[in-house]
Amino acid sequence: MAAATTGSTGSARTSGGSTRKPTSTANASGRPTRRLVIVESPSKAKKIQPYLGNDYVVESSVGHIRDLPRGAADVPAKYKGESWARLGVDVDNQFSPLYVVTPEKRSTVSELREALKTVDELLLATDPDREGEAIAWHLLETLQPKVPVRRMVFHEITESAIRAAAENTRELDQHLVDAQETRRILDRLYGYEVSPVLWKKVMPKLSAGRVQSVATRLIVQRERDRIAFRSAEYWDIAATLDAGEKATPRSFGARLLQVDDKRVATGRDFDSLGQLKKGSAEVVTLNEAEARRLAEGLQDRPMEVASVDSKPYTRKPYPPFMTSTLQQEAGRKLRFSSERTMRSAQRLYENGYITYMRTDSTTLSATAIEAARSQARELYGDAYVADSPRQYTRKVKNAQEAHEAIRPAGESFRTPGAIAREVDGDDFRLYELIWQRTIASQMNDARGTTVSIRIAGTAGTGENVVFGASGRTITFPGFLKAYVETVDDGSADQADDAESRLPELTRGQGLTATELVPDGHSTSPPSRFTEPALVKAMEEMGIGRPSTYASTIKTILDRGYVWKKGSALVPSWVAFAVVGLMEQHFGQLVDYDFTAAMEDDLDSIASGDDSRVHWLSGFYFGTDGASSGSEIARAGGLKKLVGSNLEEIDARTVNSIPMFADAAGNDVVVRVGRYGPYLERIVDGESQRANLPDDLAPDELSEEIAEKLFSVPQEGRKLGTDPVTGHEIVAKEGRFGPYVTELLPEPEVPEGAKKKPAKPKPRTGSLFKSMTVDTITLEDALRLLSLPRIVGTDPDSGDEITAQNGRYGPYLKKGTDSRSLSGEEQLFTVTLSEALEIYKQPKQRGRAAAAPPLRELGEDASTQKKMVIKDGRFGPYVTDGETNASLRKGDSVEEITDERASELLAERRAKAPAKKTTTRKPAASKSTAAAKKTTTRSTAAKTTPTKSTGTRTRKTPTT
DNA sequence: CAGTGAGCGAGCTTCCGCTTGACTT
Repeated sequence: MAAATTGSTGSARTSGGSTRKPTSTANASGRPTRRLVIVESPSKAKKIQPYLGNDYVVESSVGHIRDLPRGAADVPAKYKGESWARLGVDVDNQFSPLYVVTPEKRSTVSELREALKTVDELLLATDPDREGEAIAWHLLETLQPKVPVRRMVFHEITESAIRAAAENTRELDQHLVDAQETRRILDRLYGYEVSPVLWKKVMPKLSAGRVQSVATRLIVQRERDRIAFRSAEYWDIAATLDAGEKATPRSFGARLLQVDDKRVATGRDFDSLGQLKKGSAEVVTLNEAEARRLAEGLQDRPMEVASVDSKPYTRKPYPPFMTSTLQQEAGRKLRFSSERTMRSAQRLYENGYITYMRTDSTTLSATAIEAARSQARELYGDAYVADSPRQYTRKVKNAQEAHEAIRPAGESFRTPGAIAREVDGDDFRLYELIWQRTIASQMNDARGTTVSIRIAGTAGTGENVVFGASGRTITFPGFLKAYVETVDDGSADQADDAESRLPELTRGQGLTATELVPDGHSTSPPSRFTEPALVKAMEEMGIGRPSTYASTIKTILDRGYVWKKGSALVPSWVAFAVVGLMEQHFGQLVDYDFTAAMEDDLDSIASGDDSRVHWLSGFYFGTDGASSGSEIARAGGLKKLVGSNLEEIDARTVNSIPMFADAAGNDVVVRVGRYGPYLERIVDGESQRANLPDDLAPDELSEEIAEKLFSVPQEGRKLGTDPVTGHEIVAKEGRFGPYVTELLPEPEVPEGAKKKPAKPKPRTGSLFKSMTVDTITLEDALRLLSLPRIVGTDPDSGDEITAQNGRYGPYLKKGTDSRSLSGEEQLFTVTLSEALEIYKQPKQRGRAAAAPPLRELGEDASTQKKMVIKDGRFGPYVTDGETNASLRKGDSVEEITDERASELLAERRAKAPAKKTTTRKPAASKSTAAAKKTTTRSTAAKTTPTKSTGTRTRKTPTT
């Protein structure tokens, strides 16, 4: 049984299990039974309504209506204090999820509630898959219908299918709902527990997730392969052979295949690192000299046809589109990004041109098959149409198949020409692609012949050689007439409709080589992922869903894990750091088979063989004994990995990506710093650093480029030369913001000196707030470098007073006594007497206290203290003099009410660490703080049973 | 990645899947 919902008053679990069959009999009031049908998509609702007639009201949920809270702002006040509020899942209490109606769905929900009032029965007709079942359950929980409820399922949107579905309803499948909920909670735990690890160890705002982390890993791994790649050279010989004047074509090309019974290496004999594969002992690799010598030796030698092998060639049409193949082909043929493809497809769908665009099925309905066949017949003739209808059942990993393939809508298809007036641009081109592919899928195989010829000869130097040539002729193009798939590298001669013709030859026939050209090749690195290629890889691995391929790509782009160079996806250095961390410390979570294993486990939950709580317990808390559970469960569970194991993760190591050793043998390392990636190496115990340019792809970082970067002094804008010292002055961005500094000439090493003289430190100075690196003048820079300025001497103490710029802005310094200055210009203008005047004032105790409140409020509800709004370093906050609480998103200084202010203060008080209670072990290291916090919180939750139980009790049996 | 002296209010970031408008310039 699925989770009882937190946040809703315990619902009748049986409401979905009404066994009453819908009838068409009249109800008590004498009118016919009215039914509300809820589907997921508004356009689907519109389409179905006329099929069902006036006794039905068809509405849509517009996808999911509830979800776990995204963050603190979504958590209802009632649960705010709970230890698990951040996760939205009470892990200590049977993993009870807290569901909230998604803010933008509130109006949808109230509309559905209204509609429900007018009917006698509810039919939940969400998609027939795991997510659809869950949406149906959420609708049930949220709407709390008083009328009977049934689950309606259909796989095809035709009148007969819809009517049949309305007559043959079933109960909600709680096991399937459980499987979905398990998936949802797993993803939440993974994402919300692992991401904070990245914030602590790498950079804030990064993210990890079951899908995005594996996608990122794929891209990083490919780049690593490219970095490790060493191009290898191999040679062969390209021959042009003459078959005699009667032959057509008379001459043709052939390539050297064998030398003395050993196969000549081709590209396929090299691995992804560019080196000859192991086990290729039987292969001979020719170098240039050998190839030249052999070509010469073959000059004017007789050749003869050793074999002619002719085979029939047939090629079946490609299956109709599903989301992933549509994105791939639109990417290759139209150069659309995944997002662009989906945006266009959405428009076509909404306007009734195509069927649903988020699908993992290649199935066509019977009417669609008929439409495609009749249109193919019309356009190309009977011979081109397949003898019998073709159904494509190629199973995609983890496919849910809730929808049809993507095809032109309707019972007869409109040709691209027919819609050209209504649709243009991207939409037209995409429709054309879909239309062609659909038509082609019902056409006949392409047929032809492939011929493979071997030609033997002996070189003057004694080697026996074999040349090979192959040809393909297409005698009947079949479906190729309508649609040819584009190959990844864009080469036309690899395409399915490519032809190459050979003359008719017979065994033993003599040939002469008119040309023998030694031909050099070099292996090239595996190419980077493009968007379509990544989508294909994800689909093959079963990670991500049709509705998320495009958004996953967007996510990894947004996080800065990946950037686009043309159409190639290039990983950032941050991605290297994050993937490295994940592989090292969360290996099970980024395993390429993790999702596949999860899907199997979800299947056993869906079938009732496993339970949600049992599975999640293993995942989160680990399992004893190695006999059962997932990899992560055996490793002790996620909680341990993000908790006590955290201190094992060394941030410095994680953020260091070793590259290579330079000529002197020093290791060159890329470091991912707070302010971007930079190179570092240690030379003679001294650290050398260099910024990495943003547009340098990791695989382009060669030793040569590294040396160049090291040799360039830290870039910065050159402002000119200091007339006094002759030093060049530059402005650049630094750790503490923009600053100016001088470039000192290399100190001369005196003859015979044992040690290098100590490097003199260059002068530096932070820019004023009014200045920028791009606009600062040499004059300003020299003024900044002149700081600190000696203002004068305190006549009382004899101490020197200086004016300088610091971390908190401009200030005066006299020994250890300091005073802030009000403006940066004052650094140059303040006089000794003004300075002494300032020193007469007592030291300001905190700027916040000195600043007047932004607004005054009434008394706090609980403490009866006066509340005021103040502006602080972190923005406006409310204080009652004791407790301070920042205003949240949505609160404004002008509009906040006393009630809201009190609420914020109360929340803050509740969160404040208990001051007098425990005196725990001091000096908790930064990395263990999180783990500790969790412990404290869960204890608190247990000691206040009234809060953590109540409406949230669940009946799920524990396994 | 430059290096200089206070004391003070943090809160938020993040996942995967299902669906489309409603916003602003």
